[in-house]
Amino acid sequence: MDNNDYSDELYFSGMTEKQKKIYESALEIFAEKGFSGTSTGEIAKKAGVAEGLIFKHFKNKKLLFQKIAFMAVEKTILPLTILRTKKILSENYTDLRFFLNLFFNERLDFIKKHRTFLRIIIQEMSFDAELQNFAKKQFTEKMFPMVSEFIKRHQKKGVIIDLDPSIIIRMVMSSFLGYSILRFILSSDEEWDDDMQIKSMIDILCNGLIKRK
Amino acid sequence: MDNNDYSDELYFSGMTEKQKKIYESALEIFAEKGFSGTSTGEIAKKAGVAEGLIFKHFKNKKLLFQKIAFMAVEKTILPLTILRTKKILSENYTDLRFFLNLFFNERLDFIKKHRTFLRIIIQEMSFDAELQNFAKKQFTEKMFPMVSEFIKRHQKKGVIIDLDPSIIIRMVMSSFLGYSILRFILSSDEEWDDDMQIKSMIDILCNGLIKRK
Amino acid sequence: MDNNDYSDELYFSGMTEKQKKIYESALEIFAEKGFSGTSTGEIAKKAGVAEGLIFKHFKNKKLLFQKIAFMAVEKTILPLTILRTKKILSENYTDLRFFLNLFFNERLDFIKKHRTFLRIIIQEMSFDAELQNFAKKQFTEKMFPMVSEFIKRHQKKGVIIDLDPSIIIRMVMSSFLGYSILRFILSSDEEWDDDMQIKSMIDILCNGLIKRK
Amino acid sequence: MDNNDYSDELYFSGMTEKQKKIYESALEIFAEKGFSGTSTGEIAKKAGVAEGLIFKHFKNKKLLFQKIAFMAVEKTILPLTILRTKKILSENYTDLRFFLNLFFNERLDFIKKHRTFLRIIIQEMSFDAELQNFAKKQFTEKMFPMVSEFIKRHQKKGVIIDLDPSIIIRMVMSSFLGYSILRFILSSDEEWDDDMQIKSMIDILCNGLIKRK
DNA sequence: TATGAATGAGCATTCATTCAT
DNA sequence: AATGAATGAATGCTCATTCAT
Repeated sequence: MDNNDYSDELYFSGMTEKQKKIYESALEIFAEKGFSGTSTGEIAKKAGVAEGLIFKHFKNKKLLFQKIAFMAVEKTILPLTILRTKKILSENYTDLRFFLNLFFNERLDFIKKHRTFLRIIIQEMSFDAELQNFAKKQFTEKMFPMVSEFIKRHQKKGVIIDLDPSIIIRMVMSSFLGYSILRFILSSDEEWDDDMQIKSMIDILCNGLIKRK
Repeated sequence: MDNNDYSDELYFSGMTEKQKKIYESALEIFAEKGFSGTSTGEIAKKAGVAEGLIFKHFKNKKLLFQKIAFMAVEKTILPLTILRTKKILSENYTDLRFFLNLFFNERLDFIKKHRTFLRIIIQEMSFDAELQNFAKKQFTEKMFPMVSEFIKRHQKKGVIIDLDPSIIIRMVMSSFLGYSILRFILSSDEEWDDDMQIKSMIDILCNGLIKRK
Repeated sequence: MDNNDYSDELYFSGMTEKQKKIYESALEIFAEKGFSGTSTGEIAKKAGVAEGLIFKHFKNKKLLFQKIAFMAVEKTILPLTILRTKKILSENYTDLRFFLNLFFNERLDFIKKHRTFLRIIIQEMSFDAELQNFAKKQFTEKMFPMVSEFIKRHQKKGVIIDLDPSIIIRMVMSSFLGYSILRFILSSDEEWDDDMQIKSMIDILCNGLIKRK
Repeated sequence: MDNNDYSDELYFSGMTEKQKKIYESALEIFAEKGFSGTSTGEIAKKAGVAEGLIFKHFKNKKLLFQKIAFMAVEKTILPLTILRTKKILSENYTDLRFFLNLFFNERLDFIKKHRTFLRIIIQEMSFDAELQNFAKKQFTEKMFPMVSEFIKRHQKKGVIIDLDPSIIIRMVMSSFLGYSILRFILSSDEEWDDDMQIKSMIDILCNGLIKRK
């Protein structure tokens, strides 16, 4: 994973040079080949360390993978998503369409950048209840209240239809998740007009969510 | 995968008793543990046959898996989906809301029934371009024209907004796919009020897709 | 092995069509890949029969191979060699150089034709004492007396030096065997001027074996 | 292969104790049973190591065999042959008969000592072009010039007949190779009077190669 | 901290052979 | 005579993990 939009140093504090190398190499190979498709030997080779060192530092392969997955979710995916969301929502002039537009485009860029790794995260999540719960908890505690409050505010203004915010959020998330999966995981290398597609999707969503007079 | 709603005999014609046993055992274990989590030894044991027989009949593990995945997509998932869709669309009184309602509910039941296996189909698809293309082709050739025509008919009647049918279809599919993934793959055993959720989702979609006077 | 210079029917008498097919296919594949490099499955496939049939007819793989090796030695290599030798020796005007010339050239042609198979025979012989003894016995009983008598006759005439005929025979055979091995087994596809080489070899041998006045 | 006449340490430098054990065990079993007749399990058992270690050190069975074969040819067979040949040829009083006598006897002793292993080297060579070329190259570059020069020297003195040295060398080698094969590979445990046989063979060769006045 | 030799269980796959039909 | 399904032992090889240094 590249580090254009966040600083790595934070998460690597306390790691030796070699430990970092292991972490980074493992991240790349896991992303490309999945958990069971990756061997510790390959990781060690890529990292330029002795295979035994992996086990000194990360106990075993599963834990290495989980540490990477958790750290990716905890330190990168969620904070960035939350941070950006907070920023977008904090603007006074932000309405639903504006929010969805920025959110979808930004998150899609993020997915574009990290897609191989995200694929692994999703797959791992579908087997790993702990990672699931962690992500859900983070979302529920940090993302949900923020967005929910935004929706409620606009509902009070009579702009958004009167549905339970959680339902609206789930609808928006579902659309985005489904779109991303069709877009990236299934149709990996398609020519695809994202701008138009997202605009249409948002049009329909806004059409469905915004109150008429 | 159970066989409540279709007949197995067709696909198993020409298979020995033991061959069928291998197929079925493999299906179950693959569904539970994924491709690389499953060993041929385990399959053989469950099927009650010598391990070598697997290779006599299916050449190798990958081909066994692919045969199962393809047959599931080709003989079960797609035909049933297409058949049901055709039936729903053929009714004269069918409008968008009615269609979405039946479609979402039925397909969700289908997913409920076969969820473990579908999970590995999706995962496999994300790595296997051949399976991907096969599914895309089937969809494009068999599902798309049918639904597209339905949409166009209703657009002519002035009921559905004037967007390219392919965009409308993708929007609907994305919502359903995203919902299903949140519902089953991530939140595997949640208490979850499907009826209400689906109803809301359809409300929003219809709101967004149906023309106002 | 082709059958330009002998008739197959003799050895195949009593064999069914499929049995013959197995025999021929096995011969070819053994010749190409050696004993343990050849699988009964491959033989069956090439012969166009069920694998089980091989074992009905030839009991097991080892016996199939041995039958082929023995039959090749017994029915083809030795009879032909003996027949040709007898014919060459029977001519009144035959002297040592003439004999060596015809013998070396003819046997070399034979080797050229059957080289892959002969390779197997030699390899098998080095492990299979029974085949060894069989070949030695055949040679001692049928080839040796004939050639020995020819040598003795010429020694009496004062043409060939007075060494035990068995030693002379062994010298000649060694030269030919060594030459053939260098020629075919090691230098498989070399450009190589056989006529000149053989002529030189015979020159030296005759030089060494023919008495001077 | 025993190590009476050369020092092992040189070739085993950098090898672990266990690695050496694998090498030695493999050498013995390969020599006895040939390449495909030998299993890695058997090697590991004899060497007293875990089977996996073989693959850590030698990558795979084929490479293990080749390393042994190459090392045998490169470090043992050729150097010894070349060394002895050089020594014999360097003596001023050396004539053809003297050279052949020492060479044949010494090389025959060498073959006697290592015959099981040499058998598989020859057999492997007939399938393995790389090993073939390696041996040929070594011979052409190191043995041939030395002997060729010796022959030319004696030809100038008018002692050896005027044939292309390469032909003379091939004749001598063929005789020796053919003799060795008849002697050891085919007639494995015969009573056999080597001294007399070799003397006769050399007599005939010298007779054929030495010029008369 | 770091190495790399060593382990041993596990894996997919092959193969000669048997047997019911 | 012929088939081909079925066997089960064996094989080469991989891999996560341990341990002495």
